[in-house]
Amino acid sequence: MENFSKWFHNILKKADIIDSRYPIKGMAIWRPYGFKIRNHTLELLRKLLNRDHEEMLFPLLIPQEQLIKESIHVKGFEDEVYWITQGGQNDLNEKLALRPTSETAIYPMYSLWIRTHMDLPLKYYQIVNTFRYETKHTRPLIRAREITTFKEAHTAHATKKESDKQVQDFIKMYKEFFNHLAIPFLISKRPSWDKFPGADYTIAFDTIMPDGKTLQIGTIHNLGTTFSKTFNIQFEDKDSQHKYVHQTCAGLSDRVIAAMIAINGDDKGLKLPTTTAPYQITIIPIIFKNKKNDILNKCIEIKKTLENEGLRVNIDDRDIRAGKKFYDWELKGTPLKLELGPNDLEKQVIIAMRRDNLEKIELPLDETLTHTIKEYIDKYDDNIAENAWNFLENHVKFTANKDNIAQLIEQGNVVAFNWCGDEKCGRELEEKTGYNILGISQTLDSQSEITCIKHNKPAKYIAYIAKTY
RNA sequence: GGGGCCGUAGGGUAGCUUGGUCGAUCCUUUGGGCUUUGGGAGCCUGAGACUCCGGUUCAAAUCCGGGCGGCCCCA
Repeated sequence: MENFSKWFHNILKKADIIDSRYPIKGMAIWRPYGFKIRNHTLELLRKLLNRDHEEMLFPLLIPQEQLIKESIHVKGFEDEVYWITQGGQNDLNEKLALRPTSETAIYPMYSLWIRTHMDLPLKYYQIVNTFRYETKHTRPLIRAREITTFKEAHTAHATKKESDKQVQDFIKMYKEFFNHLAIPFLISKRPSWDKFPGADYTIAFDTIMPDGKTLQIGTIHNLGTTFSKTFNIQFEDKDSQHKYVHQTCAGLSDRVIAAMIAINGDDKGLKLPTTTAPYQITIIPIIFKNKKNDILNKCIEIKKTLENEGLRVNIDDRDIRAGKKFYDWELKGTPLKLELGPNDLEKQVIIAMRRDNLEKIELPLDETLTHTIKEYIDKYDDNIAENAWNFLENHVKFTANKDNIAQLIEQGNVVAFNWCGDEKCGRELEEKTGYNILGISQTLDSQSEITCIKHNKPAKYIAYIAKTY
């Protein structure tokens, strides 16, 4: 993967995931194969969220007055908002925004829905598209003007303590989610100047892309009472006092899929985890004229057996040479290929090949097959996840010397360093180096005598700095 | 915000400097046919492009101006 940017653009197209030739900048099409990957990803996400959240759906449009009500928040988005100003030939009385995110759409309704402490905690989410007029270089899935897949959860709680707990719960859930997708991650608390506009604090998940740049793949915000005060979301507590709710929100986007594809890809194409692969197993019949029906029938029989065990299986019976099919499914990232030809049928075996190691292995065609195959794809999942984590861990380098930062980052690493946590210090560090502080990963022992990388003040944290997307 | 580069079939390209040989090259893609099928087969026969508008000229893919679109670098 010499040039990641090129590779990524290419794979999206060649594997039939995204077609970015739609004639509006920053807006692209999910093709059926990609759409299946997306659906499986969402299926998993919904499964995890539905444990203690409920799904809902808000309108796409937000009235101007409502959008600009929370001033800190709107400042973060005002340059990126698409506006609808006309209906047919008529100018609208009030401009309508295409949601860049939905806090200002949702919270006025929360203020109607939440009356008493009995209504809390309230945990809803939606999965929608959002629009941001990006002025930087757009890239499919990574920086788009239409984010087609935006999961936003919005919770409300009686106390700060509960909202902090909710943030921790989201962290746990995200970890589980990313583990299922074979995406390794770094968790950090964003610096004060880079938190979500209007939030008390932001916890972010970043991953390291093959080119060494980090990609933010998930965020969790504790909103405190900023929005509840702006939108007047109050509840009557047990003591009959009216109090503002403490809120959190948490977002995931198309970038999750970008990361899954990029991190688990290689020069041959995709290596999808079995959680999201449209087909977990692809059967390739080796068809000779005289044996055609025997072979196809056996393939169909195997497919049915495996499907009964809940596996997603397809047969590639196109009338082309087998070699072409192997390349195609390696490109598209099917975890396990099964190959069945006349010789195998005679020997009562089938040839299996994992996408990660590309070794061909003969498996007996008997009642043990399903079990063996399940073991195989479990090993495959473990292996791609392990490789992904190794890559990430090998690309986080600690340094105590600020002069090393640039070199380490240019070599494709994220740099961990001791930091005092001071905003002025952090911003100077960013300006001087040209890189971004992702955030704080760890708090140091207050007794320690470690000093900040930049000056002699005591260090309070270990933080990350990196080149970011 | 500042600077640079580039627009030729679905994708990647040659041609542009020095206008005519372009009825536009090659690879890939793709329809039909034969033959094949255990790692991208072969043969036959089709399909498919000069970003748009204007100018210069006997003649423009090629030169000039503008629009639109894309890419890269820096802030």
